[in-house]
Amino acid sequence: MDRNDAKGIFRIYIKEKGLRNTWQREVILDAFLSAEKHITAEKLFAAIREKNPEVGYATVHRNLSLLCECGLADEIKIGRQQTRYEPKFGQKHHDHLICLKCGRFIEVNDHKLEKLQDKLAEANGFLPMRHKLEIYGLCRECK
Amino acid sequence: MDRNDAKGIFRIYIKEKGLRNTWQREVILDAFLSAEKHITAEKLFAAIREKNPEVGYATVHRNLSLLCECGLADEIKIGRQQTRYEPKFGQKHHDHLICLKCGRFIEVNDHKLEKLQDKLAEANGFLPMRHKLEIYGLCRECK
DNA sequence: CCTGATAATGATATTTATTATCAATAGTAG
DNA sequence: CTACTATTGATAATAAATATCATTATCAGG
Repeated sequence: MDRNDAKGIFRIYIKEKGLRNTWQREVILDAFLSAEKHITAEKLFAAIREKNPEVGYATVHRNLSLLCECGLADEIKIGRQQTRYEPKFGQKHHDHLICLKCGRFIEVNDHKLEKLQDKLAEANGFLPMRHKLEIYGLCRECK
Repeated sequence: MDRNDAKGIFRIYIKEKGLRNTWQREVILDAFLSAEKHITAEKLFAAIREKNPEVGYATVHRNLSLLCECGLADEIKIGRQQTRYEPKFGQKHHDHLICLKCGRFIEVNDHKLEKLQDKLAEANGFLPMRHKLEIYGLCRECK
């Protein structure tokens, strides 16, 4: 899935929900697609403001929520930091290794692990829908 | 590890850090050891207030932090709900199945899963120290 | 192209959990 | 017992996310 697919998904989602397309939405979507991974609402807002000073903070928040709803973004909350938003287009689900020293995120994926998680859930009469695995420790540089 | 061991650990931790023992600390520790699992600071505060109306809210918070520091409790944050505190004495590490409908927590553990997680971390040059796995879905009653 | 219904915006107020402040109190070592 | 200072409790402050609301802009239907 590339950038244009993502835009299409967003526009279709907007339309199907009876919402309206605005230039602010386009600007926010564009900025999000170009932004660093795991960006906060505040940083995204700051980046948008550089080129588009008329876009409001609340609007950025509102549209990040929309992006999550339509499946293009995911919320990540670590400790008491502010929420980070992770792009979900063009990549598979993954888990996170989080360095306790430098705060770096490393994205990892393991098929066996995913399977095992599903089995564990099912063994407990549970229907798994999504999951979050965060492994905390020290990264190569910090250990 | 039983209730008295937990108390001992707390008292020793307090002493070694050059802190002081107060009756409020004892009351909070006692209440925490008797409380339901995954309790919030607010609920614990309410429970304590029934018998000890002179204990302050801030004090409960402060001592919950201490309990986490000395390893007797763990913070759990789900979504934008308030922080829950989980007792860590007298039980092994476990992961959580969280029902998206009724909010129920189910505690599970799987040795193979733990091993696999460590291997995944190490394969990425990462030194794993602790982890958090939360599987979201529908529990037996809600699905 | 108009136009009316109403979704969206932006500035700001509100909410909510947690943390900081600070004067008064109370452990604790010597 | 005493001095030092950690702790407490009441409350203020903080910070992120959400709600409010008057104004503006979108867009389907004519």
